[in-house]
Amino acid sequence: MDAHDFQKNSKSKVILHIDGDAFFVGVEVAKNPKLKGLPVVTGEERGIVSALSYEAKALGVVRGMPIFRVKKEFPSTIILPGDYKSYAEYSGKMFDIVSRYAYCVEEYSIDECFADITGLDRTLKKTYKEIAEQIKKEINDELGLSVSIGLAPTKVLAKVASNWVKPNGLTIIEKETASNFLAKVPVGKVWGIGPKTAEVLIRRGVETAVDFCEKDLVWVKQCLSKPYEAIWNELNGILIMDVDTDVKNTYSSIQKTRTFHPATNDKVFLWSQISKHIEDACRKARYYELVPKKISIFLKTKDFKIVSASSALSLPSNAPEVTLSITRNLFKKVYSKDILYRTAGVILDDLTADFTPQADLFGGTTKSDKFDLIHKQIDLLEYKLGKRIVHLGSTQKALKHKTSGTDADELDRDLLFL
DNA sequence: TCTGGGGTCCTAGGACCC
DNA sequence: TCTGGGGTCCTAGGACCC
Repeated sequence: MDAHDFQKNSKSKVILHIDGDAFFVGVEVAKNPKLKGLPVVTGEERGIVSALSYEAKALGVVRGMPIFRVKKEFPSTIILPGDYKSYAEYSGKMFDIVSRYAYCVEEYSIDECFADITGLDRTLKKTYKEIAEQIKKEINDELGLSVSIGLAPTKVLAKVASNWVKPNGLTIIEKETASNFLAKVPVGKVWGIGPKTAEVLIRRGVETAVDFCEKDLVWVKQCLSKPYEAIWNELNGILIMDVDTDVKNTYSSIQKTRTFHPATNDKVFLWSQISKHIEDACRKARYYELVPKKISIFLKTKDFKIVSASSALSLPSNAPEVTLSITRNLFKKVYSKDILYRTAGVILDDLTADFTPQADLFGGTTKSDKFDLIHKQIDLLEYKLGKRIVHLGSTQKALKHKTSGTDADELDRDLLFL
């Protein structure tokens, strides 16, 4: 690398990170301003708190708290069901506002985005801080949403920055002054460093983000796995993680999971759960026109141990009938009658585009082709009449209500014997 | 407070092949 | 016949994120 390259590469970028403050609740308040200033939570339909207003937090409500406890212990709290359509709508509008300024925006999650705004100061003849303030103001004025913004030379530092002051914060971290901030950040609070790794680091005397920065790269490589090298670099102001503007419109895996209480070793019940999950996951895969090359199932024991088994599919398919015998074998591998389980789940993995031919119903040559085509018909039927008009016999036990109507019963029987 | 559901990426070890 | 080393695929599990 010559001097010119070095100069080019060492030129600092400016990364902006925007984080919605209590986003779901923020949207609820925007929709209904009467809620402003009140303790509000969402997640009623799930039975646990998914988002909470700062007023609810001040009362003592926490994320993940069961709704019945909120009702009992904090009766003044307003409890709302999630309205994901609105959240997605507001999310889109928020990203649109950011895109007025930055052409390089990464929609990281429903309430967060990164943007590379390097050079925008010259183009707009404003400081980066003024640009961030303006974005914040527009999101505030136009959507009624409060956000916290971080500005820094890397994504990891921008995350630290947006977290620094919340809600409604705007924090700038420059390479030269980063250590002032990082000295006050516990290492486990850094984006990408979770409780397990934090424990390892603390045991080795690394307690803050700045302690971590001060270790050399050789040490990091020796003690930790690959992703942590990137985090180390980013904390030191060296940009490794690019702002990724690709819009996500597909999946590499689809999973369906359900926890039940009490934990159980009821084989028939557990298998019916798996069977239902396979059907639901396959339905979603068909919706996105994907087929899995691999199927995994897992059970979580009463004490949170996960046992799993997986199998590569010689013939990828998103028809549950085709994969059910493989799934049954996986279940037999994983299940033990002496253990109580609290969760059952299914993962369709290594998803690729579905190239099932659009032949007529009886044109297919292989058995799986026929199932694929039958499912196209069933999906259409279910779209018209509602979900799970037709399902596998093994799923029956997992459903609370029996399907009704003679037509549906007819199909049900047919499928049972296929 | 005993902890939901849906994702992504990484690694270690064994099997198998050349 | 015995031996070594490397590449690649598969499976199980771990860790992290929102």
